[in-house]
Amino acid sequence: MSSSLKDVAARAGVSARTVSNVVNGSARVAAQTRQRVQEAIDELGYRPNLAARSLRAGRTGIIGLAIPELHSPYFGELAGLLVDEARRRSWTVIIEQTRGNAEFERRLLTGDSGRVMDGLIISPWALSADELTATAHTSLPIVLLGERSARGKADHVAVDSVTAADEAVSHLLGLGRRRIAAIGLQPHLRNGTAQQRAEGYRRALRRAGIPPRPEWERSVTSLHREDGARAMADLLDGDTAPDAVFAFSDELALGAMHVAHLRGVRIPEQLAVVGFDDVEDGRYSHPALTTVSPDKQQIAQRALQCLADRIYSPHNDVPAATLTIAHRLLVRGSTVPEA
Amino acid sequence: MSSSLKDVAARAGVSARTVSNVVNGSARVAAQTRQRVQEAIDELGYRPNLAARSLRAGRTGIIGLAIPELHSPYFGELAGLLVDEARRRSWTVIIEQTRGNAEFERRLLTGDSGRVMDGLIISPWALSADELTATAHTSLPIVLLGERSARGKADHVAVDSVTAADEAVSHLLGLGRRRIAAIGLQPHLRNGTAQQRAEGYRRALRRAGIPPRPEWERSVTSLHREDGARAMADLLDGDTAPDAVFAFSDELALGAMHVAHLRGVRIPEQLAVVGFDDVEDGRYSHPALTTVSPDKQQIAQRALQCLADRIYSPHNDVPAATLTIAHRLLVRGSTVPEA
DNA sequence: CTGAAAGCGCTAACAG
DNA sequence: CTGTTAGCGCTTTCAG
Repeated sequence: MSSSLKDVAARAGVSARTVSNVVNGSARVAAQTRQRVQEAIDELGYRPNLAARSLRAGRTGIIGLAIPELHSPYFGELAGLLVDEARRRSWTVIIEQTRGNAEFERRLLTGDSGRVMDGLIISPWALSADELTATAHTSLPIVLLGERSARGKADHVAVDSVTAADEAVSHLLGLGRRRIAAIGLQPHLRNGTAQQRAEGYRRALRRAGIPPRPEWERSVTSLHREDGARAMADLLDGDTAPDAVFAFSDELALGAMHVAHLRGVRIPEQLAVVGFDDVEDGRYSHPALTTVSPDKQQIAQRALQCLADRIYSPHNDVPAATLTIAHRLLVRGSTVPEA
Repeated sequence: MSSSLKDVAARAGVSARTVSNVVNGSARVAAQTRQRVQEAIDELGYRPNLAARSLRAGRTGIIGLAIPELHSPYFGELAGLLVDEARRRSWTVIIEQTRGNAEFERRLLTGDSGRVMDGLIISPWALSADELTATAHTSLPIVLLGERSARGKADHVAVDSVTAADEAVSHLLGLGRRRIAAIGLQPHLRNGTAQQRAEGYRRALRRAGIPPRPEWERSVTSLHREDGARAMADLLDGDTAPDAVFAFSDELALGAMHVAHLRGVRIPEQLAVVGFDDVEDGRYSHPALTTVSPDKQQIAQRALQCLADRIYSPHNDVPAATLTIAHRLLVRGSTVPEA
């Protein structure tokens, strides 16, 4: 068995209170006493028991991070930044992979996990923000990622996907492309992201006097390369081949480029490709991928700031905030030939 | 405030004991009582407090997963599988990103984190397995990933990197390549992985009667695409250009291919490339990457099995095991032209 | 089958 | 500056 605070107290010949003070540096302790206690701690290899501390304090120092999958480059990068940022604030992070399971997402919010988490950062997939917050365990501070919703008790941190998509498509239009396809619609999901990007896509087309065509809007079941590849193959098999593609994620775009390569379609000459997310793969693909780059560092910082505000507010009475994260279009070889 | 077991007991008109029994299904409870208690639970929205439970049980149901970075495709995929597998065993996972920091790695092992974790799965980076286990807090069950060491109190789960590297290089030799470079040595680290792959590389060369040449062994500081790109550029600037490259990770290989493309080097005709890890990017790169594929699913399952054995063994007296994970060479377009 | 009560390790209010 | 002690919410031994 490992030693407890009491053991240390006994060994140092002081009371538990004093040991606690030394450990937490909470009150002034006589230098001599402090040293004696410290020695006892070292000799016994004493480590405070977090469960006991949490039980008293009502806080665990642990926050949850729920994302669809760790695997994907976008969520991987984001999770990495969030964990670093959490560490900076002395929080430990529990990872929950929802795998796009609606029931699981819902259960996380209702606090079935046994109040281990002081707060939760969740990137919804199957459910809409409203559905999520409706079932939310009221006392659990929540921050929603990549989702925008009007009302709600939770904070929202996201880029303006409509505007960003519009910019991406406008870039293609500016290059003289007219037959612009979209890959990545997800009509079966309610998380809103795909809808918003589709909306921005159509808005840009309409502004240029081009009516959106349903056969150029391709749905996918997930956002992996495989899905992008399949959609691209379908498009190339169609009556009129597109001269540009706007993919709702870099992974989809990379899958699409893969198929284009295999079919001998030259990028960007015959087909210009734009992605979304700015993951590392896109910087090293061939050609490098033009993409919408959300400020991921900012997402991580803001999300944790929101959570901190909520956790440390006495009665969880902080009004719900909606933070829009900066983004910019990075033009690379997949739309404009490299020098 | 949220309700406690006591509140439920009061409301249902029974004792705390009975409520506890209902919640855990531990003892037989009269159907009628059970129902009354269940109603009280639902009405109050009662959730057991994990901190209190842990304090009693001495277990938290949380395990730690420490990896250098979440960001990278290999560790991202592995982490995803490990989290899924942990969930299957009703464990929650805390993620620690060591970022290759030796001090941090050491601190994790000494249990400074406050005994939140019932066990730890760690993929060492800066430290060797022996250094790690030497400082280990004896009572914390530990499983080491991607590392092999003779002695030690912890379990090891890893592929046989020497053999795998040998096979990869032998594949290149079989294709008639003779000027085979290696990218990915890490003389400043002690985690052993790079050394083993270098050893396998040299062994294969020697067997073919080719003396290893130091100028064809390239060191890197990290395993990212950027490092692979830099090393490849250096190699191409050298006196004799290699006709093949064995990279110690897929990321390094992808970075190397990127540079080769930019310089107009044709793959695989002029330069054959083999990676290690079998990450998804390599399946969609252009050309697709030949690579050593470790059975990641197996790594995840075995690692958690080991941890479970150790955690549930009464006195942590399970002898340290070394499990070798299956791997196979996947031949793709980066070494053999696609049909 | 259920109640009463001790105690896990720690913090903090109260006393000295 | 330090000791004593109640109690966080739960499980579990001992009675009944």
